[in-house]
Amino acid sequence: MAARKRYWLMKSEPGDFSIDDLARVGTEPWTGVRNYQARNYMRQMQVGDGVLFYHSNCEVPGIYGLGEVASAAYPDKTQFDPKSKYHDEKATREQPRWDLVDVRYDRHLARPLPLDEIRAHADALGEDFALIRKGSRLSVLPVSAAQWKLLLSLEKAKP
DNA sequence: GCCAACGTTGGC
DNA sequence: GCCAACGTTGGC
Repeated sequence: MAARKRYWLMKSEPGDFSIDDLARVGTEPWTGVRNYQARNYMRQMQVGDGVLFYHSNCEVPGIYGLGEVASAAYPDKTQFDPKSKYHDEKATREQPRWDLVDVRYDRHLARPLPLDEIRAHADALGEDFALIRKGSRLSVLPVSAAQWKLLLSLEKAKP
């Protein structure tokens, strides 16, 4: 029996990998997460979970599109590759440290949802929303069904 | 187990 | 490019 669908937000630097890139390739292994909390969230993911695709470190940070979790967590092979910038010398194939999931493209948002605007709804989103929690730098974080609904309702609202 | 030093994230 | 906040490392 499948667990209830859950929701997540995943950050990427668009210069590195953007929602347009995801649209082009269709499905992408989410390589390079080297933070234990973010990894642990990916381990909780199930195929079919919803993903908010967030652009960080760019001119207008915000949510740009939607994706879907396309695999259960499995070892990130870049950790074993000495030539990769994500190489982790302490990881072995017998004892991998880093897992990832595949993310499948769903769609672009009708308009990007800038961080500024998301922050304007901080009260409704609640304090457990890690994206706008002070000092939080998590690159993979959970989103509640209510938060998901609220954020997507903004897509159709006037900026 | 403490904590200073260092590296990284990411908004601005 | 700056810098605040955070996570990790490693000496002790």
